[in-house]
Amino acid sequence: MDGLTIHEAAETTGWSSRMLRYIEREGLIAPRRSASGYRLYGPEELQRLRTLRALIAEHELSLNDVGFALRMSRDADLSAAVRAWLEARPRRPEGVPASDWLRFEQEKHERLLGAATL
Amino acid sequence: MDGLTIHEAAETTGWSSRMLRYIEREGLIAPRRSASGYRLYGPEELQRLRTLRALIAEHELSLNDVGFALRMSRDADLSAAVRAWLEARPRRPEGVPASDWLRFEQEKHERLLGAATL
DNA sequence: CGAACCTTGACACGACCGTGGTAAGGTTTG
DNA sequence: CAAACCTTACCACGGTCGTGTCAAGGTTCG
Repeated sequence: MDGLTIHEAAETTGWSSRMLRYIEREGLIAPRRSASGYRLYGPEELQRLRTLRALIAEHELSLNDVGFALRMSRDADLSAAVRAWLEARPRRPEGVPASDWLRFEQEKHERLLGAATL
Repeated sequence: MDGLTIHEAAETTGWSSRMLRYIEREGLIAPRRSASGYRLYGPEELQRLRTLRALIAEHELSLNDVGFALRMSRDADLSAAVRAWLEARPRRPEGVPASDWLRFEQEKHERLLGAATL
């Protein structure tokens, strides 16, 4: 049975075993299972757990934030919609009346919503 | 004094005035102020508030999620670090020993952390 | 076999999110 | 001037996040 058990993985990564289960439920890192259902952490998972820890600490993120980033990276629709909203900043080009520009922005938003290209 | 006051903006966007202040504190939409400090919502802000509402509803997001997306869009370091973590999936090429691949991945992670290009 | 693990599920708890309300005071307007 | 707004600053409350612990039962191993 190769791979570390959850408590061993917890020790070498700095997470608690409780948090390893939580991280798995959040969809971030899911180790394979032994025949009897034990979690088995391989080197990849261990490394990923350590870098996750560093990422969250260095940028003051929450697990939720990382979960959301993961969701965006896998859902092109979502990603495009968020990007569309962020890009519709209140910076309109010179010489364009506000009402025209607004309609343009709105149509852009809808175009981006329709086009599911990441 | 052109621009809608907070209650008028609330009525036409579907948010409550309470939430408009909250959204502003989250850094998402900050209307300009009158000389005496009243919030004045222009057409751009109103449109943005409506699309924000739609975005959150359609994709079941939280304001936090959108705030995080905004943060990523403005912090190239953060964005690169998150991307680096997401891309380090446990899919290593064939024929590469796990240890070598792990070191490679780790170095890639550090390279990406260093290069602050969105 | 028995100790020391593992599993899932539950209760708990502080902290923060989303949201409403209220209070004390300034501004706008009929 | 008085009504009806606006401001910030608090209190409150249910919900979720992050985390620990405990219970009941299965697995591994010396």
